[in-house]
Amino acid sequence: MKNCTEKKSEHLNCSIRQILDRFGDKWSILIISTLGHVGKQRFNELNQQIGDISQKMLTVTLRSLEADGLISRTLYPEIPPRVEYELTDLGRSLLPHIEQLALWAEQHMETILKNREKYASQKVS
Amino acid sequence: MKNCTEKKSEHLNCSIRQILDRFGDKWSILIISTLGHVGKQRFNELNQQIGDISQKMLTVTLRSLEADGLISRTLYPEIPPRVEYELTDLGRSLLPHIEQLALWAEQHMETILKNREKYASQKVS
DNA sequence: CAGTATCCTAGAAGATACTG
DNA sequence: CAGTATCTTCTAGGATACTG
Repeated sequence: MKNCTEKKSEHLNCSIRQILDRFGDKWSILIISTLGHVGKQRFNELNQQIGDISQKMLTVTLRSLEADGLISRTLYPEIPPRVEYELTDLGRSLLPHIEQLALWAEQHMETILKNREKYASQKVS
Repeated sequence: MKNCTEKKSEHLNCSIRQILDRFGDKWSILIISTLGHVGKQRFNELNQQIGDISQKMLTVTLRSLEADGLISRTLYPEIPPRVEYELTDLGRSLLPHIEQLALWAEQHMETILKNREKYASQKVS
């Protein structure tokens, strides 16, 4: 890993590396975005909402998001137990940027896929 | 993978999955951002600029970005050969959003790291 | 219900050597 | 210089079974 203090000019690169480190995994962004739309939600509700996440990864990702203060976890000590997850203010502050990226995807992903096909077919010839 | 056409309400989730699929790897975003700042750049220059990327991953990532039309590759058939990489308009259109995320990281990453420490120390007790 | 605890695997990424 | 071509490693993530 590059030493991020070496040059002023690398501050941006360094921030990007931090973003990738934190949110470059498979589920963090998706969970934040989901909680952003539906608001408060229980473990199994999230599980179903996302659909193709394993129980393990849901647990692991929720824990790490909680550890970083991006979501809050509230346990209601009933039987059976109820646990509700919710974005914190910090987590919510990330939402607009995620939505910007999603919007960019909506606008450009079709072009990208077409480019990709064209490139692949050129490779053949 | 979820079927992204099943519900209107899942369009956003779906776009986010596309973003993660395309840019969730280790180097794409970093290369785009680097080319965004320095402009046109040669293979070995990029290699040095980034510092800790392997030759293989630089090649692989540049190829996939080129295939998707996010960067352009210009070969000058000299000896020794010279190759220059540059963002396309499509690639450049992504820059502001990357910078927004980087800015968010600059503003909040310290808090996140502190939260993480606090959480870890609570775990011990 | 909301998780742990294990085991296991695919594939992303790295190291190294070679080349037009 | 700007790459291939192999081989290897590593770990994120998944599958499954169990539990307070």
